[in-house]
Amino acid sequence: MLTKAPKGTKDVLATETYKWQYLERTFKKVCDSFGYKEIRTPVFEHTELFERGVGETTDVVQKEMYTFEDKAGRSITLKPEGTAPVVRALIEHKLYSGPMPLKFFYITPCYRYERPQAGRQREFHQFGIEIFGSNQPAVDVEVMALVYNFYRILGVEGIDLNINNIGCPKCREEYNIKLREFLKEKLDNLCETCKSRYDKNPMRILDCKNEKCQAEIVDAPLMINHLCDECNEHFVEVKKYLEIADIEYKVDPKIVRGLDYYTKTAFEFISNEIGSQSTVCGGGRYDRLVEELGGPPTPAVGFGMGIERLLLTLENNGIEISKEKGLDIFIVTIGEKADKEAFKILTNLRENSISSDKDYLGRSTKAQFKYSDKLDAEYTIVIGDDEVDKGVVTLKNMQTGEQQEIELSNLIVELKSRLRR
RNA sequence: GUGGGUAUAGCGCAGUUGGUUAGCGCGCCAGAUUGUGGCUCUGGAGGCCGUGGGUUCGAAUCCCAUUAUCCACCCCA
Repeated sequence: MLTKAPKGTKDVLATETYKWQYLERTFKKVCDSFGYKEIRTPVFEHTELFERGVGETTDVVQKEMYTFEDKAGRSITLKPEGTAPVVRALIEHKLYSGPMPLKFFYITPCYRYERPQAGRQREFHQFGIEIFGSNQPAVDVEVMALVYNFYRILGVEGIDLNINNIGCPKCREEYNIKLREFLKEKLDNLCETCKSRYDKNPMRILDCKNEKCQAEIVDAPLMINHLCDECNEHFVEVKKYLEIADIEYKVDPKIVRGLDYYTKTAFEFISNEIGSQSTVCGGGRYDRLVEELGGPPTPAVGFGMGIERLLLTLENNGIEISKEKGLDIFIVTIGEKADKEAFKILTNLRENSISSDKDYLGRSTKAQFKYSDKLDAEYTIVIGDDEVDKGVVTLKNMQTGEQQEIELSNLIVELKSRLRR
């Protein structure tokens, strides 16, 4: 146990951090091109924030949160998602009194107590964005367009966009009544989980993967056919903007987001090649959340994207992220005097931002060269008694094998003109 | 929370119907005439066969339990 990472967590080792760094870099670039600024919120929040924000009846809140008491008896929860904390920060710092709309992106770990499986961990990471202050349909599409662009730049293919409109509190309430009427007599034929959904959130029944349930509900009324005028018009406009942006999509009337705060537009980006956890990105509009948490009425749209799932998608696309370049210089030393000299040179190189290293194990010349090769050094410097006496170093290009003596006093200037980068 | 699979060296695997000192590839270390890497060759280190019990003259191999891990349900990113 002592030497085992907790269930559902993973180390990102030095051999793969470059992939994460590349994704983060690229995501930031895309967000920048859309005018989104980074926001960072704490890893933990008051439990109440998620209970109120995500919804008391949701699975996330009811059984998946990492909740504990701190030493002063406050109930604290590790963030299970990224949106509620951003909304909290918006309200706390009265950011809504600044220029609207407000656009934020974040990169954050999230925590949910679940059984791990392919594409699902207890600690996972999300990219996300939120835009506050506009109820225009174009904003919904801008959010989707950002995701679309991100995938395009990464070269990811085979991801489908599914959209839906899940109504606003007004029309959803009316719809739920109709839906319950329809389901009432079929209730006995539904699976246990669906029965429990009947009171809580009947829309979820439409999303059930159980074949029997699916057969029962083929003729069930759909939310998109019972939208109020406002929601309906919003949906029509969203579709228009998607066409303008030239983004392919499919309407999936069965999409139901599992977090309570969503209204109107809901969308999912799906990859069919990474296992059963196929939602690579999910998001939508949440016009009521800011007000719900005590802020002024503020419409909003956002998404969350699982980084681990994105990585799986890249792998399945056969996309190789190019590795970091190796070391600039490795110094091979022969003898005690040379070793001291090398340490001095090393200091100098590093002051000049030339990445460099030397042997610290007292190895043979040959072994030092091997190590230099492993580190993918561009040049290897050799220093022995000869060099120390003459005040030079031997510089070897590891690709061509050529080597020559360089005056110690010219070393930095020489290297700066030779090093690739 | 429910179901199924797997557990042998740092990593990836083999291990025949239970039978002697548990193997292979990669990696690691060292050498192939002593100040030069990549290729090749040679040698070496490294395993309580996940853990605990049981069956047996004998268990990596069969049985039970336990833990870990993977996959699926559920849920979601």
